[in-house]
Amino acid sequence: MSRAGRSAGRSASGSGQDAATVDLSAVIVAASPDGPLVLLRQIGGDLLPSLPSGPLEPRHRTIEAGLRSWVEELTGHSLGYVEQLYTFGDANRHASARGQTSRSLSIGYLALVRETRARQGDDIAWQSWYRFFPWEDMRAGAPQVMTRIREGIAGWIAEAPRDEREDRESRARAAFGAAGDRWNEELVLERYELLYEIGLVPEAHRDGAACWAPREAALTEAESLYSDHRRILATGISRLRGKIKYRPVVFELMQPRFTFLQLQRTVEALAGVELHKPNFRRLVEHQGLVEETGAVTSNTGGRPARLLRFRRDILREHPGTGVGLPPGRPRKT
Amino acid sequence: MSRAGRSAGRSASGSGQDAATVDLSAVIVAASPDGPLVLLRQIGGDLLPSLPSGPLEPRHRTIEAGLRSWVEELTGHSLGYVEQLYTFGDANRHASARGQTSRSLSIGYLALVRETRARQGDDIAWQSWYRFFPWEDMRAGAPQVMTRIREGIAGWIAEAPRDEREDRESRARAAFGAAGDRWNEELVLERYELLYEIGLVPEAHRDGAACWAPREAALTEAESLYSDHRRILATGISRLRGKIKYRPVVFELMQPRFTFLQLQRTVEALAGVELHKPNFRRLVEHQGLVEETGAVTSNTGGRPARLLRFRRDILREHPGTGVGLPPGRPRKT
DNA sequence: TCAAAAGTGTTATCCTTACACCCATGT
DNA sequence: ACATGGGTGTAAGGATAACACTTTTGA
Repeated sequence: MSRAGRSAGRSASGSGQDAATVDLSAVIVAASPDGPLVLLRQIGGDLLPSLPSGPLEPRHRTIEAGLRSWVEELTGHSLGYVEQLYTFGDANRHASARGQTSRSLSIGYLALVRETRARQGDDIAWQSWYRFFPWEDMRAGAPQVMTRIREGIAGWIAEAPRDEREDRESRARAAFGAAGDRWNEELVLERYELLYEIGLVPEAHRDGAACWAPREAALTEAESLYSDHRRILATGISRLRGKIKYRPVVFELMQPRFTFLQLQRTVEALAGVELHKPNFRRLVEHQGLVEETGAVTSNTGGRPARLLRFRRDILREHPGTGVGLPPGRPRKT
Repeated sequence: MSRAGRSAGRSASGSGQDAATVDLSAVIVAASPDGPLVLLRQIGGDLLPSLPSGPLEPRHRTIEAGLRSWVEELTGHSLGYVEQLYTFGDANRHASARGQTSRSLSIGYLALVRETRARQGDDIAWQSWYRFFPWEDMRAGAPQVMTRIREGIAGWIAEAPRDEREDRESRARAAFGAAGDRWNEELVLERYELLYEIGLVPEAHRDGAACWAPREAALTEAESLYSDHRRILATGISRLRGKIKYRPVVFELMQPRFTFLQLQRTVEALAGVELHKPNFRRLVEHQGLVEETGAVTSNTGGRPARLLRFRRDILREHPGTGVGLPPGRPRKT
């Protein structure tokens, strides 16, 4: 093989590229006193709720610009932080898509917004994401649904063929944690995929996947979403939960001025775990992420609290400690 | 707006979805004693080297399966670890794509392989990735090219309009580090994008971007790649450098048995920094990632070393410490 | 014998996690 | 007065990052 097949493009087989249908899906997140919110369309009615989706129009210079454009039109206010999540394109994304020659792709984005007021109604509303992932909210300890999940998992392990048993055990332990383990709030996608595989989630049956649990065993405590949107949402939550640990993205969800406890409650809502107040305070102080405004607020229910603001000038770096690489070799100069 | 415009799809504007040309691009990485390698096509000749790209065929159930299929056909051996990187689709991806109605997208993947022998020739070869990013190799201290880069950056800052000056300064400091700062090896993409924006990289001029430096000022010490492939490669390197810190992916590049120093050299090659031997050793030991095989090797140039193997059973979790969230509130039971 | 790499010991420092405790306000 | 949240002190244990040093081979 010489240079043939290169001129037309960069395709390995020389067979050219395929046309595909592409849209954008957005996990748009806001924080409220009550919990983490995500924007969904078509609440109520006989169809399942779906993430806002829009077309990928060639007139925008970047994909992200296209996303911002239609989301801002849809919600009526501008997006803050935006990041690409993942491109979803399994052939069974859409039950109806099988047999098509052209694949249907969806580029998922995560967006954080401060406002939650605009454009309610219009077929669109904010929902707590824990409606769709009740097992991800461990703030008040393990929720009800967890016992049903653990039962399901136990059955799936018990009825495993001999040689798959250990594998299933360790996968379950990795995702949901064993007795003494600390809950790892980042593994949202892993947990969802395990439940999907076991068949505890209705999408698995909808997609016609072969799974252990019968359709009736699917968890009723959790609501489903259109197509693979629950998977996309899980990806978004995972990414956000990971990111708040090493980048100051929470502040994209906060009002301009806030108290330590408000900040803590927001982080807790996103992470789905409760935190230790004094240590949270010191961690944030220590990182130099906030500064005092001088003002205080008495809407606290207790002693008045100082109002803080995010130090925007910190965005320069904050490398995030990133475990794993030991110190560099000291270089004699 | 009621439920209209929903039946046909999930498009916000109801205008339907756009067809786009989609292909897959792969950053295929291997490690050698000499450094980190990436697989490139069309070395030599008058065209720039490019990452292997292939079509997205509808017959594969997942995008990843499609990728594996053509890469394995191309290289003649199977891929180990594979992960999706990013979907690239700026309108100026392809200089020739402007004015088209259909956008050209590329879904970038990172793949790690152990073998480097198969299918050399055939228009395809392994290259050290530092040919394209010489400034990313800090193993022997700051390389030559760094002084040219710092000069360029200094000029760009000096000639900034009053109100942009501080911004430019802090962006440069974030990407390349100030005097006393530790080099942050993860910021490969940020550094590339800064160089692109300044115009120190020929792609910027090829794409017709408006930038500070003239075309002749572009760095000659670094080689360019076809289209936006240097950006895709930068994304891959960034991702890999981040990942080795909290997931045991290095072992996907190692032979089945290896010594501590071989492992260290591989990590160093990827991260582009030198590490402190005794501490690296203890870190790896401490994490329980490896076990002794009992064998030793004398191909060391010094005292024989014990041969290790990766403990595959560790893949269960290793949460990765993830800095940032203080401990959970102790829950009284 | 010496260079080169393998390996061990030890220490100061910082960060993490947990405990206990006091302060200021509204009802 | 007491509940609620705001805010401080401190100490044990572990991880990090640096230092110095011994051991075992081949040339």
